Amino acid sequence: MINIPKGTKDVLPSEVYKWHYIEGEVRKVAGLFGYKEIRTPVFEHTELFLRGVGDTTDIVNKEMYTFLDKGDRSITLKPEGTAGAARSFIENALDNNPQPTKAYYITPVFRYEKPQAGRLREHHQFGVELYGSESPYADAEIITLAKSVFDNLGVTELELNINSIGCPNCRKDYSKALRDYFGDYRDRLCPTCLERLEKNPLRILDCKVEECKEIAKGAPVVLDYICDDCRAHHERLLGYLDALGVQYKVNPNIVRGLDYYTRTVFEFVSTAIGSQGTVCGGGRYNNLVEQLGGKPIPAVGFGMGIERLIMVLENSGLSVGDREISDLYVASFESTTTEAMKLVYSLRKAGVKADFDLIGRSLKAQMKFADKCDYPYVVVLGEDEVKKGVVTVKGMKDKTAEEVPFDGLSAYIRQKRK
RNA sequence: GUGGGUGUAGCUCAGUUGGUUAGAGCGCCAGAUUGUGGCUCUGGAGGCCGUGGGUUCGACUCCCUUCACCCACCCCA
Repeated sequence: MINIPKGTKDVLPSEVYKWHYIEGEVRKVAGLFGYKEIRTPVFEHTELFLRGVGDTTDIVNKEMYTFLDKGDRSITLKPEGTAGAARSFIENALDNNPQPTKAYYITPVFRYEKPQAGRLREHHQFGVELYGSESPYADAEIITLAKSVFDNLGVTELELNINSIGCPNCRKDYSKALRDYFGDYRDRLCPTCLERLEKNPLRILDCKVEECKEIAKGAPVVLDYICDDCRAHHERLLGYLDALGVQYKVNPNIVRGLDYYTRTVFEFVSTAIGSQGTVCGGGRYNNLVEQLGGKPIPAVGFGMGIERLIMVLENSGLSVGDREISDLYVASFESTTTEAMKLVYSLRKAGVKADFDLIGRSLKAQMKFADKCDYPYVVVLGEDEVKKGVVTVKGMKDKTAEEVPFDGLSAYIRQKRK
């Protein structure tokens, strides 16, 4: 037997309704906010991610699905959605359209990671991108969009953490301040943090080791080091969130793992789904488009994990949508199956989800089948019914029985459906 | 990449100090007289007991190997 590759999941017919539900809800919200879908390839030139996401990040360093195609081009399965969208924005010169540009995507993403709860090698993300606005109104809109998705789904337990990591200029000063501070604690920091001290001291703030956390409490805070413009941006954003009644927590420890972020970074975190609690992460990336060879166009956006979102809904006892069930089952006999087929096809043509027996089962077995599959209505089509052109519609739940002529059947079912 | 846990039927799991034909519940299929579901009853299909090796007269059970899955770290959605 050949089994599914590590870290991937089948979405089975019996559960696909959950994905349809989430996808429908996020499309609705994105549409209300004026975002249109953008579809970019599942694979891109590796170079895109090296330059976009950043070649010092874990994602690019050790988690990419990279291979040479038959033309010896280095190709990578997209590990996130932002870089591809930005590439498309530049390549199609979307900045020539009236600005800003608002786009959203729903896409699989791939990372070669060791799977655990809430972490897969292939998962799906809903993401939005807003190009061309430097204003904190744009940051607020993006955060509000994510919040609206959660609100519409009934999710209340999520905590919004928000921070500013400044621009490349102020970050330099801050990194230096951190190195100076943590440098004094070299003998107490954990081994990974010692590495971080050299490579990216920001990350030490995120360490889960008690000792490091303790030390980090006294560390210089980003918000004290960012430049006046970055600070003003940050404060205006918080003001807008207050104005909109969006609850948040300023958390100076959130440090996102993608290099393109500038100023605003945020995450929506759940405690309901295990240790991988980030359901949505995003922020501002003012230099990404330029870094990828476009004009200096600022952008904001986020990525939301669909599988994690479903986990949150299920673990919180919230709806994950409704199972897709049909309207009517037409049970038949060997002598009337052809008539059943004709009736069913005419019903389908009229917009009724109808089925009939395809495997030659007894009437009793067909009834059992209809019951197990939750058909709300069943008709038995025997020779008498064919002769009269009338069937008795049986309501499976409420045990009703009503006579309905063939040509009134679709109208009858549609009316019952409400 | 580093740790911990678990692998017996489609699913959830039993399986006695190693003993011969490997079990239950649920699910699936078929019946319980002739054209009717849910309850009940009967029968059936379906397992090289994750893989390879070792110890033994004999292994689901003990030892080693390997693989897979789960959880945690790292990092992220």
